[in-house]
Amino acid sequence: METTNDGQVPRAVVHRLSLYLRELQQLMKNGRSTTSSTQLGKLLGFTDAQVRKDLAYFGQFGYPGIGYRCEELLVAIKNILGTDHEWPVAIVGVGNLGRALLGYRGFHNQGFRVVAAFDTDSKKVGEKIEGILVYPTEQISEVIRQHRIRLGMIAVPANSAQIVADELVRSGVEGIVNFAPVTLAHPAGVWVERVDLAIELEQLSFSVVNRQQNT
Amino acid sequence: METTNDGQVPRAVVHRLSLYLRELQQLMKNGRSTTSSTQLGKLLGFTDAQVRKDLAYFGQFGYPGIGYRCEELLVAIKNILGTDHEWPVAIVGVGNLGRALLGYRGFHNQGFRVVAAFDTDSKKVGEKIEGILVYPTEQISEVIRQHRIRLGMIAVPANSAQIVADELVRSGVEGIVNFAPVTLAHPAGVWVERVDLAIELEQLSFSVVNRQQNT
DNA sequence: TAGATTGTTAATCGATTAACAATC
DNA sequence: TAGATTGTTAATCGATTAACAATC
Repeated sequence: METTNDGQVPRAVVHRLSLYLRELQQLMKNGRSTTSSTQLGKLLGFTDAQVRKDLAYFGQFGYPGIGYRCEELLVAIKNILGTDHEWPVAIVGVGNLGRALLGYRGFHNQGFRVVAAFDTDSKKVGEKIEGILVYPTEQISEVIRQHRIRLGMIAVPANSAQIVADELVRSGVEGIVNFAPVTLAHPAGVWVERVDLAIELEQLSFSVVNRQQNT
Repeated sequence: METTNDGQVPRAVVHRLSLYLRELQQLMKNGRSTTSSTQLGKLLGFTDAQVRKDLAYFGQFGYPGIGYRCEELLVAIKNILGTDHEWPVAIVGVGNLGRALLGYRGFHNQGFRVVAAFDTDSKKVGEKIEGILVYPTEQISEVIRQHRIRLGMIAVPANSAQIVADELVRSGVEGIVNFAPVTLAHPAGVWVERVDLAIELEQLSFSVVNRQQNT
């Protein structure tokens, strides 16, 4: 019996699911056809118990005495994460970072396709970058609906991020990756993942300065 | 009395410290001179108790009945994070993403300065991007030592990320932000922050598909 | 003063790990 | 068979929240 969590899967578990997926893809690339909770745990620095517990939230995927079939577990995880079919994605902000995201191969490998980009700069509007047309921000709603886009990425300056987020939400976007270093307000039913590049370095700075004994 | 953690500050706490710092910067930009655990909590979606508990790991920064002086708390957090002085940083890999990182203003704002870039591509070597010279990867060790660089960012393809990481570590780098979608092996005493852009989208995909009731 | 807010202790809640029967 | 490994329960560990005296 569960406690209070009530079928809610912890964020941390879902995040590790993505990591398991990456390791499985790697293992398969290396020609491995089966793996085990011990192996996955070793690769990622988790205990074997944690790997099994995480997977147990979603079902039974292994074979006692054998382990997990890579292909099978990989497909199962993609199903859980929802990346068994391709997601069209929009990018708002075609500066340095936005351009890099437009050209990032890793998205397509994992089931995401950037289909539209937006910018306020009239010099950029109309341009095709990596084969993707840049629309004016005024057309966000129209284009998002046309393409049935449910996921967006924000790569605009901090001071316009909230306005862009509001517009994306109004247009029906349900998930946002926010690269601007601000906290976005958003309604329930919309999810935001914040990626703050400077924070990553800050975390390292702290670790180095405070020389912790953990890895 | 502490339990077993023994003065070790949880990662999550340090991460929230960075978020408090961002909010303080924002508040000050808006002309606020004091704040409170309640206000910080509301802005970030935490409880007031959590804010106070987090700060308590590092000392006493507030005034009962008053709250926190923004400027003062900001300086204190920068001290804790180690960003009270500037850190020189290296970037390996000058593809789409590497270039974007070279031009990212957010680093300098937070106390980081990219001082060197590396790439294997002889067409890129010697080029100056955003005022930063691109060196051949063979010179990683030499340049890193010259500039006393302790933090690096890896923006190379997945299959060469480990080799680059090893070389950075050999050169004395103590902290790495890894943008390649692979798990890096590394010795204790070296810290790695993994940023996997596709994983961010995967997490959103999961949330949208599984329509959780939390925010 | 009354109201606001801190720092901190104790209580609660949740997540990780250990252990083991069942299975191949 | 003996060895390996799962899924799951119970025990442990750690993190969050509630509560409140002290303070301004």
